[in-house]
Amino acid sequence: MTEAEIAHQIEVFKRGADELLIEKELIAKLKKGKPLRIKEGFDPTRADLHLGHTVQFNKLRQLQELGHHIIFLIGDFTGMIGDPSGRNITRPPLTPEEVLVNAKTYTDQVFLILDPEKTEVAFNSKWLSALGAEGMIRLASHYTVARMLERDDFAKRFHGNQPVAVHEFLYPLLQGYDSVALKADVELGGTDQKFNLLVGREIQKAFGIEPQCILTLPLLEGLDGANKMSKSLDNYIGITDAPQDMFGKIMSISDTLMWRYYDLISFRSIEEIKQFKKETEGGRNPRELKVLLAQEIVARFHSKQAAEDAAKEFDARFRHGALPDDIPDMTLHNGGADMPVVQIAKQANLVPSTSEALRLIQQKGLKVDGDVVSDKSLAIAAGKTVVIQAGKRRFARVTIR
RNA sequence: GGAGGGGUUCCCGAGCGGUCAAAGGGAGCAGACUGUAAAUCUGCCGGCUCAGCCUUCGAAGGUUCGAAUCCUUCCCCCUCCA
Repeated sequence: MTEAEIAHQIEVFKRGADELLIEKELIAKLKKGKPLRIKEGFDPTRADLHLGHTVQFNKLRQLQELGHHIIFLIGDFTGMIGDPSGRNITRPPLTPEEVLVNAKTYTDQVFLILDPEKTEVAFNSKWLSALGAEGMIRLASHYTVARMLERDDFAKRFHGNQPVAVHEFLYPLLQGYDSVALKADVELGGTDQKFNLLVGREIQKAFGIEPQCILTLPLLEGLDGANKMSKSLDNYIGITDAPQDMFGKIMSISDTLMWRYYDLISFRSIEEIKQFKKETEGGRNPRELKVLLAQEIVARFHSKQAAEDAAKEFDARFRHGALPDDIPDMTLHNGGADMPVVQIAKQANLVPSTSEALRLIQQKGLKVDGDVVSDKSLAIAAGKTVVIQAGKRRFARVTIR
C-alpha cells in the first residue's frame, strides 16, 4: 500500500470518530497490506436497534468499503452477564432462544447498512462457554483490581457508595478475550467503551497477540438532547420505526441537536452541512433543514416514497391540524350501555389510568371528534363511533358496543 | 467475624407518632406561545365507581384511638476494621 493510500485510509478511519488509538500502530498494521480484522460487539439483550447504533454501523460500512474484514460480534455469552455500563446490576438472563431471535433481528437490521456478503457474524459463546471456570480464573489473573477501578464508572460508584458487583469486573475481561479469540486488529466502540477496549489490548498482550487498535465514535444523544440514545430511556429512534414515527421524532428534536444528528448520522458531505449552518445563520428556517434530515433518514430505512409521504402527512397534521391517516380502529364492548369517555380513553390505551384521563379533561387535553371535552362525566352512546384524541399525538377511533 | 450508616412515590431527596398521597428538585404530561424546535409561562404529576373511597414510604408482624415515623424479626445496600 502506498503512503498516499495509507493516508487516505487513516482519514476515513478518523472521520467523525472521537479517538483513534494508536495511529502509529494502525499505520504499521496497514503497511502489511492485508485486510484488517475489524471487530465490534453488540449485546443481543434488546431486539431493536436504534439510530445510535447506526453511528457505529456507518463507520463499519466505510471500513468495509476500504476492503477490510468486518466481524459483527454478537455477545450472546456476555449478554447473559449483563453490561455493567450503569444502572442495572441484575438483568433478566436471556434464554438461548431469545438470543437467537434477537440476533436474527439484529443482523436483519444491520444488513440494511453493511454488506452481508462481506461481513462475518460471530457469537462469543463459541469460545467463552469453552473457557470454563478454570479458564475464567486464569483470564482474571491478567488484570488487577486497581486497574479495574480506573474505569470511571466503577470509580464513581465505588466512591459514591454505590454497589459494584464482582461480575462487572469480568465483563471487560471477556470482551478482551473476544479480541484474543478473533485476533482483532481493530475494535470499534462508543466512547463509553474506551475502557473495555483498552483492557482488550492488555489481554491480547497477555496472550501473546499484537494488541488491537481502537476507534471510538461519539455517542448519539437521544431525543431529549441530554442522555445517550437508549431504549430504556425511551428517547430513541428505532431503525424499524414506522416512517411517520421516525419523521415525527426527528422533527421534534431541538435545533442544536439537529446539527449533532447531521454530523453523526447524515450521509451528506461535511461541506454541505457547513453550508446549511451558514444558511440558517443567514436567516433560513432550521425547520426546513430538519425536514431534509428527517427525509434522508426515513428514505434510508424505508424508501424515498415513504419519506415524501411522511413529510406530506406531517405537514397536514401539524401545520394544518388534520387527523393522521393511521388512527387505530377499535371496538370496545360495554354491554350496549353508554360508556364514559374516561373509560374509553383508558381502555383505548390513550392514558394509563382514568385518573390521568380526568386530569387531561381538566387541562383541556382530551377531545372527542375534535371538540374539547369539558364535562368529566361525558359518556358516549353505544353504537356510536368517535375519534378520541389525548394530547396532541394520541388518537383512537373507537366504536362502542 | 466486629462496629457504624442506610433502604421513602419514575429518579434524586426531605419527613422521623396525628395537619402525609408524603416538602423540594429532576424527568414526564397538558395548556399557552411556536416550526409537534428550544427557551419561557401556567397547571398537573398513586389508583378508583373521583367533592368520597382504596392502596403506598425494603418485607412480615406488633405497640397505639392513630405509624413512613416507635418495637421485633427478616431481606438488601454502603462504609470502616479484621
